[in-house]
Amino acid sequence: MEKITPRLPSGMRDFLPEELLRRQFVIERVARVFEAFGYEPLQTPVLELEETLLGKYGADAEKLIFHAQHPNGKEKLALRYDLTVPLARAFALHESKLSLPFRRYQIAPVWRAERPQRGRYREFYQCDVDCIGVEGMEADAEVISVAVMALQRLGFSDFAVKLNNRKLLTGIGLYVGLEGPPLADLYRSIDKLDKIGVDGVREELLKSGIAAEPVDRIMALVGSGAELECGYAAARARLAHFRQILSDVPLALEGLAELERVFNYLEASQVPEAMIAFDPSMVRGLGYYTGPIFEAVLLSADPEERVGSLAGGGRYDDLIGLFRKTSLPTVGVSLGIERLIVLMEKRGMYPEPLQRTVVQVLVSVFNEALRPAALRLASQLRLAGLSVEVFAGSAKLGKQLAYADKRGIPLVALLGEDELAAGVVKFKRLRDQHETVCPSAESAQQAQALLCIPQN
RNA sequence: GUGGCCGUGGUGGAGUGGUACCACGUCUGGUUGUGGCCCAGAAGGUCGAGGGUUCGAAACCCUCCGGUCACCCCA
Repeated sequence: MEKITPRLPSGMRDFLPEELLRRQFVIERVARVFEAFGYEPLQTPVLELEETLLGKYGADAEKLIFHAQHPNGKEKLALRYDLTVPLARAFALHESKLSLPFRRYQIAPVWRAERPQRGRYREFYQCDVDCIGVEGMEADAEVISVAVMALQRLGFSDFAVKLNNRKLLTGIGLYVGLEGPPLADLYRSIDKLDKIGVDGVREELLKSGIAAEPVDRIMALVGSGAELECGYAAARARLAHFRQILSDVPLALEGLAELERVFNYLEASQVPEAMIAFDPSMVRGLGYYTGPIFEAVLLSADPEERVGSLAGGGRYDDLIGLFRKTSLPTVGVSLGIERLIVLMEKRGMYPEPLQRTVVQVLVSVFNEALRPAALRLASQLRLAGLSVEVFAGSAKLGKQLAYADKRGIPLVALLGEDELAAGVVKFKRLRDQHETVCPSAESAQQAQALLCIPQN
């Protein structure tokens, strides 16, 4: 048979053990934070019925959905595009078995047929935390707190969460006499503020057909502080300023009041004020947001670290209504887990004890006659909870040590004729060449001590 | 979807018209039960694919494929 050159589908990746161990470390750590706030794990199939996904993301996005058809399949299937629509579907389907508020997290791959780019893949992990069924702003503040703590637990401290409200943005549109479709252009242009600057946004708005006078009024509001000002006092002062200017626009006032409440809850939840800011120019792409929106950005001067937002989310009170007679208030946040991993990689943020392999002990085999003794030792160590590899094949001891070193296995058990005769095991810790001999009955304890694993 | 750049042994690179080189990695050895260093040696390449120009192409031209970056969009 002809050999096929091994290739990956475009935009997809293999994760080799060493990298996967680091990814799993990140995923497990954030999952623990989610659970600390009472969020439950949820898993849904990677395939959904087409009808579940179609019509939910807009025409442009819909073209990026992967379709997955079985040759004789009767069902039309597609790979999930995100975790939010499947959540809505799953919740509506299993409502009777769930209670409100329903808090869940899901860390799983999604698929998009986009052109791959740096840090952007066709198969990538999303990490979503959502709370269904709470109308009040305590839910918004809660998911923001979750995101902040997750980022902190991973070791990030130089970031800030920017908050805004879709109602406020729409209100600003009303304030200048815009409504309906032109609002989308307005959002898109404002969103580019930090990228193209005040003048750039002004230019785009004028180009999109908005008259000069309204554009000036928009810029006076949104462009007033292109600099990010963190802290609760600054946020409240700015909210008050907006309240004054937009006093005739009820929708804007509603949005401002919501934000005020979110800030109050965040402060009470001890979210550090250096990590919080009101940013009226922050938009977020997705159309389905209906209330507060938020985005965590890295405060780094390093252009190499400009990877977009670390996390983002908002309230989307209409989404569940897609699968249900009446909708339910819902708010969620998504950690940009792929970006976080890239950053942690770049910054070397993984804790030192994080190993390159799951193997903790390599049991060397001096010769075939001694293999049974090696196997016995290995099973004894495994019963104590250790991950143990017995050297396969035959090689000189030097080779076996070199192998352990290359693999990153921290400890080697040496069990030769002398040790066997004396009823002992010798351990060698590669990191510092430290060698100890102990009675074979105590070998598991000894290994754990050498690996610095606390006893029970 | 549009445009720029790139594609050389497992990996990263040098080589701009005369038939391929470096580093790392891999393997073997430096004899008896101890790795990371050092030394000696070895294996490994249809120079992304196909076509064209030329006496001769990894190099020049065309097409395709793949990668990458920017735009669009987005995590």
